[in-house]
Order: sequence, then structure tokens, then C-alpha cells
Amino acid sequence: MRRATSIFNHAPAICSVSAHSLVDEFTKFCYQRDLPRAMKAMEAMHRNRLSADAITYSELIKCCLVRGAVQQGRLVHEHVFSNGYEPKTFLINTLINMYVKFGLLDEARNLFDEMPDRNVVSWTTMISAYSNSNLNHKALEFLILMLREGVRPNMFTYSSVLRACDGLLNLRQLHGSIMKVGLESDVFVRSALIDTYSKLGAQHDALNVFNEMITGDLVVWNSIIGGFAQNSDGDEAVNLYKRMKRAGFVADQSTLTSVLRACTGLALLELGRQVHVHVLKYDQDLILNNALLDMYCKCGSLEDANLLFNRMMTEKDVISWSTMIAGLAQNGFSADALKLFESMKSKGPKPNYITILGVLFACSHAGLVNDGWYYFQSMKQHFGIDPGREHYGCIIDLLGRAGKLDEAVKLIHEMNHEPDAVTWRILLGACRVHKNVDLAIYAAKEILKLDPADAGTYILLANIYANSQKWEDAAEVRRKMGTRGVKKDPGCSWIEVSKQVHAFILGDNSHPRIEEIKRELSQLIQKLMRVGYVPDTNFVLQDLEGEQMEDSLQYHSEKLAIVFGLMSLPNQKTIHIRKNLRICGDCHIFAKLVAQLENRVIVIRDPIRYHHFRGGVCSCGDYW
DNA sequence: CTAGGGTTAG
Repeated sequence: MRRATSIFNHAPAICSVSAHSLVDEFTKFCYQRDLPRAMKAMEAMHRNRLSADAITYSELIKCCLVRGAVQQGRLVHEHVFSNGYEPKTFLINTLINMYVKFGLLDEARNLFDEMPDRNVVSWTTMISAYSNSNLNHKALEFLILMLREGVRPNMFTYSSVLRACDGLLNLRQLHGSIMKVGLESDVFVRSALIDTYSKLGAQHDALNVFNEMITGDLVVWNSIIGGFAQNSDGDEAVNLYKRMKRAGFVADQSTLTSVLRACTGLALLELGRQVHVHVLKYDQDLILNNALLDMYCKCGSLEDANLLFNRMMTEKDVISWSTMIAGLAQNGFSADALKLFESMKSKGPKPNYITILGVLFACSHAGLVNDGWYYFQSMKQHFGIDPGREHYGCIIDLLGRAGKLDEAVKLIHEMNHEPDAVTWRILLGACRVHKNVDLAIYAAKEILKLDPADAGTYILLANIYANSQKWEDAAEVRRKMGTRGVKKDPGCSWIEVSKQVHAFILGDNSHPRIEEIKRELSQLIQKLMRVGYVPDTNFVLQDLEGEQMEDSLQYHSEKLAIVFGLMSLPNQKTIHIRKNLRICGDCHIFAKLVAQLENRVIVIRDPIRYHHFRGGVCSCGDYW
């Protein structure tokens, strides 16, 4: 414990000051948070073999903590143990906590190991330290050791150790123990339970824990709302948010961030705008602003996103920049994305893994082979980032879409990552664009090896075979699909009108105005055909992830949603639609013509890409 | 002296 450099190794000096006034002075400095004077006084006390009381020392330790004074903290530690006094458990706990907060886990652990009477706080401090450092195994191990020593965990212990649970089995066991001792009604424990179940994807259990709550606080609500938002169940997150408001709680930064994330997932631009109003009072909150920025990008409102991004002039971090760059790229504004990246390089934060992904994404979507290749080649050298599978994916996409299919395949085999289903799907997408049937079959087979539940790929494969008159192969694929119980989701489009989400599902007539909409659609198609529209049913390779062709093409869900948008939104208002499947070639042509003929901006977001239709053209440049 | 909630890609 002692060091050669320690002040305490000097011989005690003679001191004329009375013991009382020395200790009093020390106490005064501690409470005044005057660290230098307190340290001097402590030195003097030490020379006179004097000690103060434990509470005073703990004040001094707090003082060291807020100043980040590690060295002084160590001196206090030595002093407390130096006069032959045995410090009280609570003072040792304070010291352990100090080391933990300084990130010196080993020193905390040494103290912990050597202390005589470890109480629940000592154990909890260590458990919390381990779980905060992601040493989950150690945290759980300590819980077991503590129980073995007969120390009973309290709510502090449980809320700490819960965060260290990385398996459902552990979690359920722990949940059981918590119920047994009746600590589940503690708000900290409850929110930790909800959060941990959510992190492990067990939303059902999280919701049960939430619903059993009689009295809770905002954090518990935030846990459950955040849990659903992060598990891509935006509907439930939004419902809970409304419930929370009815229960009389006022949303804070955390709530709003989660609700915005839910809006992002569901493309709820109107609700997002409403939330924006509440965000204004937290306009210093970077995380919240980043979530807002992402919402505008992913809801296809680049005007709002740009406005916000420029307003956030003073405080933008790497996430803000990455979000904006990726947002521009996904919406088809690749040149702007690259321009922004250049300005980030000169006056923004250091780009990270995700930033580069956005940049490469921008290149691949605009067919900028040279730029993409350059950024890819130089990312390690310029930013110290090794290309990951996703970066390779972008470049495979870039080469493939540009028609360099051979080079794309070569890269797949050369990269130092195992290709996964996503990699092959990218190649398949390129085959679709360039109508390379043989390679498409190869890629599709690779996908199905890795992801046997991918309905779109079975259908594509069957269609390719059917198209080449290979009826037996086609039947075999369909049969496999049947035996594996793989079903294709029906095409579905959503549109938000007057704070209400309207869903259009292929083959489903449950929308109250469906007949009227279909009549309007038929008339619109007639009108478009007079200016040259020809419904295109020959998109075999297009059927990759698009809606089925055999069903009436004219009632594809996005067409119904577009017509409903024309019918129910004011003339100048952009029509925003979200789809669950890729848009098909026919609907793409249809949307371009409608945008032109009706003088409307139409934004359709499919699972991969955004299409901004304006005056007869699409922001994707017909390249998707 | 010890405890809970939020942001970019996939």
C-alpha cells in the first residue's frame, strides 16, 4: 500500500498546533472543498498521528472525485490506513467507489479483497463497476459469491447486476429471485428488468414487467418505450407514449428520442413534426437532435433535415454528420452527400466506420465507381478504419450495379470476410439490374444456403426457371418453399393522412374507401395511358422483392396509397409512402408519370432506398 | 458509501 514517494514516509515533524485545531481546520477545508489546503492539513495531522472522522474523509474523497484528483485520492487512502486506525466499512466503501469512478478497477478490487467486513454496499459497488465495464461474467460471479457469504442483495445490487445479464436464462433466474424477495416493485429494479429483457429482445417479458407496475416513474416509461423503439416495434412505442401522456407524465429527452426513433422506423413524418415541437425546449441536447435529424432524413424530408443540420452549427458530432451523409445518400442525393463528407473532412469530427459506410453507399447509388473505389482504398490510410463486411458490400454493389459483375464476384472471393446472405443479395440485386440470369441463379442459391427462409429469393429463382422454361426446376423451388413453410409477406404500403396511418395491403379490401380508391386508380391509369403509359408486367427479375406480378398489377399497394394520397392530401403537399417490399418497375414508372401529370412530389421509401418523384423523374435515377 | 431510460449502419 505504501509508496517510496509517499509523504507519510518522512519522519513525523514536531508540531505546536493543538490537536483539536488541526483536525478542525482539516474538517473545515474538507467541507469547503478546498482540496489543496485539506491535503496540507491532512499531512500535518498525519505528522501528529491525528485522524478525523470517517464522514470528513468521505467528504474529502468526494472532493477528489469531482476534481479527478487521482493522486490525492491515493494519499487519502494511505492516510486513512496509516495511523493504526481501522477505517469503518463505509469509509472503505467510499474509497473503493473512488477507485471505481477513476476507472482503477484493480485497485478497487485490492481494497475490496483486503477489507474485513464487506457489506452489501461493498459488494454492490464492485458488481456495478464490473457491469459498467461490460465484465458481465464478473458481475454475475460476484453476485453468487456475495450470496454464498450470506450478504443479502438489495435493490441497488439487483438493478446493477441486471444490466450484466446477457442471457435470457440468467435473466429469468434473477427475475425469480427478485420476485422472491419482493424487490420487483422498486422503480430502479423494474426499469432495469424492462431494459434488460428489451436488450435481449424479449419484449413480451418486458411488457409483462411493465404492466405489473402500480406506481412507476418516467424512467420506467422510458425503458419500455425505448425497448419497443429499439426493437423496431414503433407502433407499440408510439402507443405507450400516448398512454404515458394520458397517465400525466411529461416526456423528457429520453422519451422524445425513443419516440422519434419510432417515427423514423414507421415513417411517421407528421407525428415526428409534432414531437419536434417538444424537442425545442431541449435544443441543447445532441442525442435528441441527432434522433430528430435522422427522423427527417428517413421520413424523406431532406428540407427539414438540412435546416436542422445547419441550425445545429455549434454542436455536431460524428453521428450528426454520419446521419446527414447517409440520409442524403439514401434519398438519392449522392453528390450532396459527398460534398458534405468533404466539408466534414475539413471542419468536422473524425469520420468513423459508419460515416464511411454512408459515403460508399452514396457512391454505389450514383454509380460513382472511381470515387467509391478511392474512398474504399484509402479509408484505412486516411481514417484508420479497416474495411468491414459492410464496406465490401457497398463496393460489391458499386461494381455490380456499374455492370462490372465479374469484378464484383472477384471481390467477394478476395475479401477477408466470409460472404453472408446480405453480400449475395447485393450481387443478386446487381444481376437483376443487368439481367444476368446465370449469375443470379448462383447468387440466389448461395443466399438460400445461408438464409433458407428468404421468400423473395425462392420466388425470384422459381420465376427465373419458369422464364427459361425449366418447369421442373421451378416446381422444385416452389416445393422446397412449401416444405420449409416459407411464405412471402404481402405487399403493404402505409401513408399518413391527418395523423392517421392508412395501410394498403395487396389483396386486402378492408380500407373503408377502397372501392372509391380503386375507381380513381382505374381512371388515373386510363389518363396515364393516353400520355403513353404501358403497364409493364414483364419484370421477371424485378420480382426479387417486389409485389407479386400474377396478382392484378394495377392494385399494387403503393398505387392505391398514391391515389389515396392524391385524394386526401392538399394539392401542394408531398405524398409520403412507406413500403415493406421493394418497389417494382411498373410502379416506379407509374409514380414518375403521376408526379408529372398531377404536379406532385411523391416520396416512396422501400426497405432499402428512397424514391423522390418530381416532375417525371426519380431521385434514384432509375437505378435501384 | 451502492442502482434504472435516449442518437448514425446491419
